[in-house]
Amino acid sequence: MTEHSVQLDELDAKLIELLAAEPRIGVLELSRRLAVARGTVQARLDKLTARGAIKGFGPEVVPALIGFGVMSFVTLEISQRYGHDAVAGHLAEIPEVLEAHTITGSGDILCRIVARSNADLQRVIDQIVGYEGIRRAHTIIALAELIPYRTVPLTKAATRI
Amino acid sequence: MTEHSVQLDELDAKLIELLAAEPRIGVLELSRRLAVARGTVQARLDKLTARGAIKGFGPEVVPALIGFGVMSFVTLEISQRYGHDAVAGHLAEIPEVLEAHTITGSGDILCRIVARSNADLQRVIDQIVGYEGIRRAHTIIALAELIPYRTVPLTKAATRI
DNA sequence: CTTCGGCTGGTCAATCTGTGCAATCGGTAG
DNA sequence: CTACCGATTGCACAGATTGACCAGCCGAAG
Repeated sequence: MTEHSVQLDELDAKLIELLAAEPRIGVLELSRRLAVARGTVQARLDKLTARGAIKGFGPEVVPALIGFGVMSFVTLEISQRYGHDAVAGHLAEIPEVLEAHTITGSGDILCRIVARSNADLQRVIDQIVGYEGIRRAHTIIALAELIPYRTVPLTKAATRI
Repeated sequence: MTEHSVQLDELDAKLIELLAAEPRIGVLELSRRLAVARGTVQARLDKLTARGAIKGFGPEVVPALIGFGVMSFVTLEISQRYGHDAVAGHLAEIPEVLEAHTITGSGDILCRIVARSNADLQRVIDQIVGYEGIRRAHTIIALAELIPYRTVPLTKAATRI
């Protein structure tokens, strides 16, 4: 377990912030904007990615713009004798399931699901509950995105020691 | 809806998949792996980003590894006379709020919140409900991440017409 | 005082990028 | 059938960037 969290300093935060704003700029340009040596930027980025604090620089696909305009959160209640892992394996096979977590409270698993339409969402949910390990699904549809997923404010907050 | 979604073809999907696997490779390397001309890759990427299907290539920060090991989903019930926007503005000021959506069902807003610990989560929630427009918060803590956020399977599914 | 790790500023060859261009291909409209 | 259109290809160029080095500087720790 790499539960060792990294303590970010101000340079790290600015680095991430700049990179988030203009992801395609290179190490050299970053060093210029931050007024530090290029090697320093490289070293910091290497450290952050090596320790896992930065998972990657993958393309952020917007599901709504590739045909999946409906987003929902679905809470699942599972049969205890089927493990979480078995259910997770089933969910992983469904591309519309973007993420899944085990949770506290009334429900066992919370997952994020997208679909092409409300009717299509029904199809996806049917596919999910078709698995015998899942007893019941409770669906919440997201109407509007008030705050899109973000982490920049968090990185700034993380530097206050 | 108003936003016409982009219909991905197989090349787009492979492009995204490759880029997701090795985000730091350049256009030239992509063109070699996909056995197409460099200009084609550039044109495809430009098109995808221009139409918004790819939001960006920002660094994916893992909150758990910069000190925020607790993740939770919080459902908010708001006073009707305060608009969603006012509440959204309040939430946006709290760095631990990673995203927020208006939702159907019993609750008005669902947001994703991280914190340094369970005690720290209490502090964040207090900060949230301290705003008068918010009447009540219902908190669900995520225990384990069964499926980390992903979109690659979705892009593949999006190509099947 | 000495060692150590991090940062700086510089060099080098190799590679990649942005940008044009003409030619080719496939499908479509007339 | 033929002309046209967008997409793709292959190629070229100058300029920028990268990865790899290295010597020197500095503050903190021993």
